[in-house]
Amino acid sequence: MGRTKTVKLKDLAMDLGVSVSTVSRAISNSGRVSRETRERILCAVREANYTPNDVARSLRKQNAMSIGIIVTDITNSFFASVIKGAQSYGRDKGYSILLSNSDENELFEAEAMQLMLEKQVSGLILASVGNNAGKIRQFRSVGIPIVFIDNIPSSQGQYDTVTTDNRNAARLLAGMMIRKGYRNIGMITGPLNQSSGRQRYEGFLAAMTEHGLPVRPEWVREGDFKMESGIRCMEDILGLSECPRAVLISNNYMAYGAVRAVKAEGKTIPKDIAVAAFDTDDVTALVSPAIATMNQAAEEIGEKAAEVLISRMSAAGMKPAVNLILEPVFRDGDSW
Amino acid sequence: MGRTKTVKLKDLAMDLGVSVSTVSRAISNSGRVSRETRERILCAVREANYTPNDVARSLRKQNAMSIGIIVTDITNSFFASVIKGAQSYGRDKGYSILLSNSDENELFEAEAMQLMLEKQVSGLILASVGNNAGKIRQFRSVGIPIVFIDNIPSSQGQYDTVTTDNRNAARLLAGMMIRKGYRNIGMITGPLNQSSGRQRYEGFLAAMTEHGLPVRPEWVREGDFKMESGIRCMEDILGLSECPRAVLISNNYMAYGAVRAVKAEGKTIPKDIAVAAFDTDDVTALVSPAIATMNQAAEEIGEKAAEVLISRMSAAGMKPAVNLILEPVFRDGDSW
DNA sequence: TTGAAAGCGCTAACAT
DNA sequence: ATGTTAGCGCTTTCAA
Repeated sequence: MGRTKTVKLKDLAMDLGVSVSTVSRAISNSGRVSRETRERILCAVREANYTPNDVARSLRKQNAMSIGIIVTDITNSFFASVIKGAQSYGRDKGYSILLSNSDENELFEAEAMQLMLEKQVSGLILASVGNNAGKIRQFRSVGIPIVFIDNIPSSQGQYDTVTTDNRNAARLLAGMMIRKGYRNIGMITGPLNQSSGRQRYEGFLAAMTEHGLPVRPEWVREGDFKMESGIRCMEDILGLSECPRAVLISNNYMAYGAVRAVKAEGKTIPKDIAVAAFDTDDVTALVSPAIATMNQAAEEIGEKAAEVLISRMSAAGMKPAVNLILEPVFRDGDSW
Repeated sequence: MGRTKTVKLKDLAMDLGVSVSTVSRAISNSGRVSRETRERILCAVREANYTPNDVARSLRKQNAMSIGIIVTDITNSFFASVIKGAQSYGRDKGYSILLSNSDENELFEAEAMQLMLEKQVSGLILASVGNNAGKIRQFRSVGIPIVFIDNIPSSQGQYDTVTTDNRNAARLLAGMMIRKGYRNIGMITGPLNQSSGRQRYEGFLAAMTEHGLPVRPEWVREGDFKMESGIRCMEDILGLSECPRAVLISNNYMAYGAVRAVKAEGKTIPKDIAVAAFDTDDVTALVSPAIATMNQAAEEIGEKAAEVLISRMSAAGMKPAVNLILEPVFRDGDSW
């Protein structure tokens, strides 16, 4: 299947007996072209099924009009929704989406960033697994803006970010748990070197402190946001001689794992142990027990990230970093 | 944040006192370059943090090394997995992914295809909502291959496809239902003008016929693959004076809706009515009841689609169309 | 209002 | 083994 010859500006120009630049102007609707010739040109364009070569245009204009998105796992419904939001906003503004999955792998992430650089993306939306300061600097040095989501770099205020107020979300959720009467509360945290993991842990601590409740170290386990670690952490907790009555769980996958571990022990939620979690958004509405959850506004995060990115790209001077913080959406359940 | 000057081939060449072509050859490791100068060049490349401009390269080589993917809804875990598979295979082969969401909208799909054309993608993986024969022809005429997944065009054998054997999957699933003792069986089908919807319906018919069971038209409802239609169809069925004892449901969202409708009526699955479905793959393992399901091998479909695409792109002559058919994966449940 | 021509950054003949 | 040069298809000064 050899590439057939495609019609280009030059062909149209020759056919019509005008110059390429005139055809170009007519098509892009810029510069002055007489009504008459414009119509003649546009007609020929349609007739010939002319398709502009956007890579040539990108090269010439030094702008590929594309947004790179790197997430750790597109299969995670949170990220899928983020992408959906970004794609939808970007499309309206004429941007296309270059997608990469890092598989939670720092090397893959660095490679993906390199790819984005080479493809000359106009901007990048990055859910980083961390430790790519070098590549991040490289983006800055060539002037390609990055908007961070989910896990954000530690040097706050330096970067554009669109996130949930994780600390407060956790504080609220733990507060609700306490107000329900639970006193002996544990937590399965995410990695404490990732912002979302750490902030949710801090929110939990804040709520406990505010209510004068002690935090028992053996009731706090650090997971890695994956299902397996949720299972393991919950098993550890259930194996203690003295168990917490309720556990806060830092993300969806760990929550599923933890709930399964509880069931596997023959215990019941919330009778034996109560749980609440983050992002256990349930499209099926059939997960049982329905897990009380603070859901991030995923699609909105995607939209806003694209919006911040695009406005950053068209920003003339040095604007201060934008740190957008979206409200989580609480959804009650019968898991507590 | 103005674009800073980036270093290009010419800069490197001047710094090193060699020609651009030599630098190019050294970098792409093609053509002869003396060991010595190559090392000097590669060293300078590293030092200067040189990043090749891939859009220039794409223009020159007339190949963007990118795969377009258009799906109807990236938020559907089936498509998310397809994308993951395609991305992962493509990355290994040096291809990047240009993603578009059509939102099950024919117009958006056509626009996305136009975008892919303009971006000069090397090939396209398409989960079509249908009726874009014109655009499909346009791809063919410029020689950009398409691999169809999920919903495939009616003119069989004409196109490369990677699909599940939907007809047989449905036949098997219905057969299992029958063997469990159910006789009065209904179905909530997908759109019958989409291949996956139609084929699953045909498989159901085949199984019923093979076992000498009648198909009662009022027990068969055509949905649109969305949750709402699952609810509505199941409500209709439950409202009949005589209900089926079991219902086959053509996809995941409709199944969730249908199960919710059953519950809303105060009825129990499978005691009052049994169900089995497609693609109700459950990462949480907490959906209750666990729905017996034929899951498509989504990630593999993505990988294979990318593989077929890439081999098609490098195929010299006219190879016959590839129609890859993958086996579904049955997962039992307690919904029947 | 239109055309001629330069050039975006790179690769690949072709020449040396 | 290296350099020269001609484009890839487009946009955009600049001139007419």
